[in-house]
Amino acid sequence: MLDERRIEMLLAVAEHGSFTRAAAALSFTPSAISQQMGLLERDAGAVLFERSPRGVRITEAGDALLLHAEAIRRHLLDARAEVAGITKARGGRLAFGSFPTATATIAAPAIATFHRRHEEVDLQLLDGEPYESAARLHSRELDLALIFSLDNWPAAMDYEGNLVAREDEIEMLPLFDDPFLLLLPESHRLAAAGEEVKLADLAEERIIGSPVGCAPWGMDLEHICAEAGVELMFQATYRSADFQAQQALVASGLGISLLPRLAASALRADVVIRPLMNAPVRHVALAWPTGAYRSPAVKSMIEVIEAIAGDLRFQA
Amino acid sequence: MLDERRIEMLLAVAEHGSFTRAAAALSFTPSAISQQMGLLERDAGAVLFERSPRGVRITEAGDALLLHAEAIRRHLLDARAEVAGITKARGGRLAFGSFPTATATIAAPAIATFHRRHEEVDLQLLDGEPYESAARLHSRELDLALIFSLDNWPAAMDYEGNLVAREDEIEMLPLFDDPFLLLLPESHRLAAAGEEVKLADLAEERIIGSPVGCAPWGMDLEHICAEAGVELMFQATYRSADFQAQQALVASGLGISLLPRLAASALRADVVIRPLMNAPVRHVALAWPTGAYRSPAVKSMIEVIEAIAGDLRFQA
DNA sequence: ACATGCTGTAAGCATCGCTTCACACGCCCC
DNA sequence: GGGGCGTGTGAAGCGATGCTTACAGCATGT
Repeated sequence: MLDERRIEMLLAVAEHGSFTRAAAALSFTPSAISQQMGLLERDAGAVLFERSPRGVRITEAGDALLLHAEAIRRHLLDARAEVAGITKARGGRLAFGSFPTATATIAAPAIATFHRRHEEVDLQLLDGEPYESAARLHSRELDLALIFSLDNWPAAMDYEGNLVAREDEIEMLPLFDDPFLLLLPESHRLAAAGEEVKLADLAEERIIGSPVGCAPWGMDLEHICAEAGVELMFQATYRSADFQAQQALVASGLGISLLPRLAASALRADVVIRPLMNAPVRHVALAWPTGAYRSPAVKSMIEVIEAIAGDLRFQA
Repeated sequence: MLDERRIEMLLAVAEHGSFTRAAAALSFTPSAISQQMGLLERDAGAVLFERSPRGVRITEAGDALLLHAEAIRRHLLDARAEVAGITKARGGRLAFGSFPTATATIAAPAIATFHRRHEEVDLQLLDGEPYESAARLHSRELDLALIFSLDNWPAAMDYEGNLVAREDEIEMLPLFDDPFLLLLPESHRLAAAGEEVKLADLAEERIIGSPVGCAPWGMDLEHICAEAGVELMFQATYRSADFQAQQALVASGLGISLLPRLAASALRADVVIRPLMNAPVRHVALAWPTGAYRSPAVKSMIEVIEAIAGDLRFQA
């Protein structure tokens, strides 16, 4: 029972909620899935699925089995990577995750450096929000990822508040804190150099944020500022997760915006950035699955990124 | 790769250090083992064994695979038990471990009570030293075990100082402390009721302990007493791990002994026991594998034993 | 009432994995 | 030095496993 093939089948069935769709996803016939899942039920001595004319639903017993199937799948992937790492000592595959603003400033130069050092490693970059990367680390789709967390927002929490991985399943190495900066049109009253701007100074301003549910900066900045006792007026109509678009909106005088320093590399000429006192920060970190084997490639990439992050921190 | 069958084969090969002996242990032909391990090596893309005319030695890569194989095996066992527990809700199997002195006073009445309540459960008792039970919990040979630790001696440490399980792999529920009592011949100067005996009063006495390496009381009492600043004279010639034998030696006037209170249920007429001030104690606890599914049978047994242990503590 | 989409069963065929038998190799003892 | 005795390995054969194809049963929705 719980052969490697059955594990894949069980996971596919759980994901798609139907033998037929699982079969399609795995390039099998529905009959094969039905037979294997039937045998699995016989071996386990329990009903694992509630059959219905529109698919199947996992029972409690099936769900218990599913959790172990996922764990075993992780062990199999780890075992393979580990053995490959031991024998080849170098080379192999490195799947690396990053989030958009870090991809430009950290991941890109890191990949360039890493590739120069280890041409033989098959390097793969997968961009995504931190919680997506966290889920992919947990499922071993990624070996290493750049992520960030906010003070009240763990990296493994998606934008609806669900945790995609337990805290002890992801190990993290803090790199630096990335503060939010103020993005202003050049003619703005706060744009003139002078005293540092406080969060409370923005109470009258209209803030252009991200669409709720798209990225945490819009939604979560509201929370952070609310906790700091400041109620910001977020623009309801003009929202965008794209920094270029946000800059355009700001330049047009439709409001001001907060943007992470990492995103402030490519600025338009008609906007200015100003630091903010006690600004909220994104805690940028490197993450990998707890307990997983760290191949030489992973260790090397960690060193490369630590060096780049050190330079960034020094500039700040 | 790492099919359930291959896992058993790999574990057997690692245990016996030979394809042939592993085959004998699993009732296979050596050829079957050789073929499967060959395929495993091909799948893993690495040499897992160093062949020699007297058997095989696991390589580093093989050892890495072995660790994952053990973990997967645990998941499979847990998954089975969990599913069985969910569907049957009651019944199934309960493998219970105990150490000798607790078997008589706790495990026996607990088993009697449990059996009355759950006739349908296939209950199994496996006596052994705490570190043996700890190892069996870790490998899922046991579901639950009575164990004890000393102040400087974890339950999972064998009598040569090796840990058979990491601390976080075994979860423990402390039950009570079992103090060592003084066992004296009836004519002994300390046998008369009077002031409580102190450890220091025994400095002149000849102590009859257990053979070193057999049980912790002999060896570890020396350490405990040495740390308390008392150097006891352990009898070199007369040593036994059997309490009846120890009593006979004591009754014959060859020395005195320390015995756990749990072992003091069946005393000869010509010996007496006396309490000891600041006596060393065995911390008796219930243990089960961390993270494993606790079936209704296990939970019920925990309750039964807690009740019995509560009575024992009350008597003390 | 029919079509659709799902699961489940039966028959056929390829593959997998065991056993048996045979062999090559290193070690030890005579 | 040669013959046991141990080891791991390979080829042939046979049964079991697991896929495909084809078809049946059943609920739903048009």
